[in-house]
Amino acid sequence: MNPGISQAELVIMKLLWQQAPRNAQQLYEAVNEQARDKQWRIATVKTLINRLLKKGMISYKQQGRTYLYQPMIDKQDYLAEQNESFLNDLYDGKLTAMMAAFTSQEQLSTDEIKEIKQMIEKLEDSHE
Amino acid sequence: MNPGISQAELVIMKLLWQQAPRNAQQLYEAVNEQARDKQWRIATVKTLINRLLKKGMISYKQQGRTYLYQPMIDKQDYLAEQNESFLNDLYDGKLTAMMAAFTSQEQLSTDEIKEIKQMIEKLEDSHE
DNA sequence: CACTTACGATTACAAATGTAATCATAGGCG
DNA sequence: CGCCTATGATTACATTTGTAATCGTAAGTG
Repeated sequence: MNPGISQAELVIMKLLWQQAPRNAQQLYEAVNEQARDKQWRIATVKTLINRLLKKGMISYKQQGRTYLYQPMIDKQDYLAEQNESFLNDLYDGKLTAMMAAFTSQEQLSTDEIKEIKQMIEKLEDSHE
Repeated sequence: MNPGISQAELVIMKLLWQQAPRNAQQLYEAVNEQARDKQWRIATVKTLINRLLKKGMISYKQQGRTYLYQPMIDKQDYLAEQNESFLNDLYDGKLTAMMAAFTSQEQLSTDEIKEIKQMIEKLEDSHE
């Protein structure tokens, strides 16, 4: 029903969530600076910007002869939705199964493990 | 580069991971039995099957006049890849950030919390 | 043996996506 | 004041995806 944000569009959104407002040129530079492999032409960046505008994901305000863009949707909200879909699609909504997969799959430092443990313990407390 | 498995195709893959081999008719019935909202025509199921075949995600063996399909890729492997992309795309690879989001977002029963805690403790042990 | 059927194979077609190039136009430069 | 130029707008186009319908054929039915 709603087209949502595509992978390529997400790159732009993430930059805007990180810092906004920015204009097309700045976004173009930012994309190519994080230059791992992704090298988009300015035209491509503008297409993505326009699609995001059309989808209502970002808005702009005019600044002189250029536009400054900013996110219209909240990053946390977006992440929450994606989390939900991911969990449901791949793990039938079973968080413990997902957790198990991730923890066995990723390398965790002692500190990270401790951090997660504290998170769980806090949950445990507030839960009861 | 590699098209990967689309959302719709994933439904078929999941059924085959659950139980294989199955023929098109059985898959068709299985899809429509889990009938939440998804009601595909047999033609649609066959299209998805053919795309998965073309992508090398499944194979078939002939049984009389029909084909029996089975997964060619391992579920665990697939999940591991998806986990990785999800974590990188949405949380810059930071598992603790992702964990925090999920644990605060989902309702967890006391038992589930306990289960996760044990998981972490086991990690803690084996880690050092 | 002609006829219906049940399958896989082929074809269809709009929307979304990746990746741009080209157009039109308002401003600055000479 | 005419011309280049930067910028948003429009157009392009191949692939992928969702969602099927139709075709061709082998197998069972009368």
